[in-house]
Amino acid sequence: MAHLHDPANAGPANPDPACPGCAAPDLAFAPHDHDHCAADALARAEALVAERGARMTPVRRRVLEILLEAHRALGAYDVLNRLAAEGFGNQPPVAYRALDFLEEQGFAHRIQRLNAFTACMHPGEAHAPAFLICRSCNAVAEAPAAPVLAALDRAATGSGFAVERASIEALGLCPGCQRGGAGGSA
Amino acid sequence: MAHLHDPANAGPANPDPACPGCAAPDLAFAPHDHDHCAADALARAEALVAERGARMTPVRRRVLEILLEAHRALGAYDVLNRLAAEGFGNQPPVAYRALDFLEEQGFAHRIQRLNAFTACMHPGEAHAPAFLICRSCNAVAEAPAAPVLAALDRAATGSGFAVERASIEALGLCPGCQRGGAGGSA
DNA sequence: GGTATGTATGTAATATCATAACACGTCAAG
DNA sequence: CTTGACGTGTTATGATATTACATACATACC
Repeated sequence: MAHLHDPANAGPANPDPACPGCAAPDLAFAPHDHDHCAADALARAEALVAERGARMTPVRRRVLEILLEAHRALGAYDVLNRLAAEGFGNQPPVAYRALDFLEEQGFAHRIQRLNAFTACMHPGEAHAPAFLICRSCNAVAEAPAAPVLAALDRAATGSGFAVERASIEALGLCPGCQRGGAGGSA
Repeated sequence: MAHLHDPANAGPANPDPACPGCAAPDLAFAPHDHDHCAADALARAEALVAERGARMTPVRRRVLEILLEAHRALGAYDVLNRLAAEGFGNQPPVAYRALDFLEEQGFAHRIQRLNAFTACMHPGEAHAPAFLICRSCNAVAEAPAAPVLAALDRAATGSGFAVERASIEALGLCPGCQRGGAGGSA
């Protein structure tokens, strides 16, 4: 099954083997074949976990797959329901623990604004994501945040504040929703 | 009563009538007399509300005062408990409605990361706050975010994404906690 | 193999945060 | 003095998240 970034699944898949859509910011919202973005992210996660001496257990792997397949932000209970339907535990900690693990390892991110989680499209790389959240279709994209963080760090340093982690989340309209049901009707 | 920005109330009040501490980023975490920052913010809020044809009712005013006095982020239920203790309603909507109103008017901000609310120190001015949240003492300061937002907007525009609102929240250590119980013990 | 240890998972119970829906009160316009 | 808009009070419920404890599984060591 070819998942598309486009939330309405409108538009043909783009089976480009390099799949720039998943990583390149200017394509993050464009429809494209997403399967191997997911496969690739999963493979990299497996490798990193091994390298770090951590363990990619069935629940954790499955949660990561769920996030990767969804290709949008999922609530912990959404994840939990899918796990439960597949025979894993059906109590909140099962989902939260796996999600926490994935976040610690940098394989998933929490979107504060949505109380939701999303798979990281480039695990292992320097991690400083900014999220672009479409208020119309709820799609979420990662944008390069290095310059944003640099600016934030300058502002913070002015107060003597030492930034350790930052959440940068923008709410607005993705390209598709600007053209289509831009008013928020979609 | 002289509230200090310093969470431990350690250090003498600074009754400077201009109270730079409440607005100047390099003083946001410094101990200083906060009373008239609050009074000033409240007065400006009252003026703005009148100007806009909205109504600053007793509950709303009291909630704003509570936030201003606390000078830190308060959960909706913290606010609610105080309201209830003073004879206002004691059900969540009472607090949430007032908080929503204050946020719409730009008199308060929601800190996503903490599920909490904080009074705005400069209502009416251009609104693009970045928040610096101390993970040790939970103090929250607003930092100038214009450059940060500019950087974010550039990143977003690269994806064709139209930013409408942004939450920028940094977690780290405030100056006091870097010196003192910096490890997170405080 | 057997056992100890650390780590992961399963489960119950509960805490915390937030909203929907409806009733009542107040105030100003007509 | 009715009407309509708005704000508040209240009930009930929904959504999100954590604590605490029991069990299972994996690895290292003997």
